[in-house]
Amino acid sequence: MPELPEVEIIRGQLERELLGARIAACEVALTRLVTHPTPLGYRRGLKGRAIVSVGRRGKYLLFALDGKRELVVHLGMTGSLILSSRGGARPRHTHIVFHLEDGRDLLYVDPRTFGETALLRRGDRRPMRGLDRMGPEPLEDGFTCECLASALRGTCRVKSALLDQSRVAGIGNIYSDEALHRAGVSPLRRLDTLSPTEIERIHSAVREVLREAISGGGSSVSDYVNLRGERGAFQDDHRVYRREGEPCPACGTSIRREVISGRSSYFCPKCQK
DNA sequence: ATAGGCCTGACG
DNA sequence: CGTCAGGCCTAT
Repeated sequence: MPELPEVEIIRGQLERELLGARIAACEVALTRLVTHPTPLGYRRGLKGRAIVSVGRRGKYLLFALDGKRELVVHLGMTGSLILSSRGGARPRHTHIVFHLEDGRDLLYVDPRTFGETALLRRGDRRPMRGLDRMGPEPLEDGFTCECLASALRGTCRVKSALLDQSRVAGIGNIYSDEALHRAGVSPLRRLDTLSPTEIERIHSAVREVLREAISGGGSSVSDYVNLRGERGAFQDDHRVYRREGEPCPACGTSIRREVISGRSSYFCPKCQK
């Protein structure tokens, strides 16, 4: 569900609300979602730990805890984190509850249960392979055009490459389509046919659309809500995503849908070559 | 590179 | 009923 912008919004809210808070206890109703260590070790390891910082890597949330531990949360397709007061309503599909010492609860809610959470020793991310192999952060200052060019080596379709978290972190199905439309590049293009100019355009487009999405509160296509349970507004600014048959906002041509790497892809056949 | 699987829910 | 869904892993 959430891609980089949505996770970044939640991260900022978590940081503002939870810095210094201490976890009193943790309830795990669906143990499948805890992938490291064992669910028991997870609960025991979290008990009494204070939150020192809240970070993000790609689509992963990273809570640095005292005692040299790191709590990692990936929201999968439909996961959300909701902050509620003690005894507040438990939404349907609440699978994990982090009870804080100040009486608030942090709820992990996830209907499709594609998410994952783990408790790691700080500095050792090997138990989470996706996190361990994460590509560069596209919004960092160091993410230059040359960085993107080297991430886009090979021969696969550019859309598949942008979805590959080991090439670039945090981009999913929505923002890959939106970025490629802004860049005027077809999602079907092979990497080895992209000119330096096109790579520059993709570079700017990716950073631009991710920043705008964060400002717009993220995309709530179906499930996404922030820490306070509020929906985003950026779905209204999508130019192609899930707009098959609608006119391209740039040229009026009908938006086309095609399946690439098993994912629906939306693009303008005229603007995107 | 592609299909299938993991799950539940919304919609036609 | 079938189709589709913001992610990611595995097996072919």
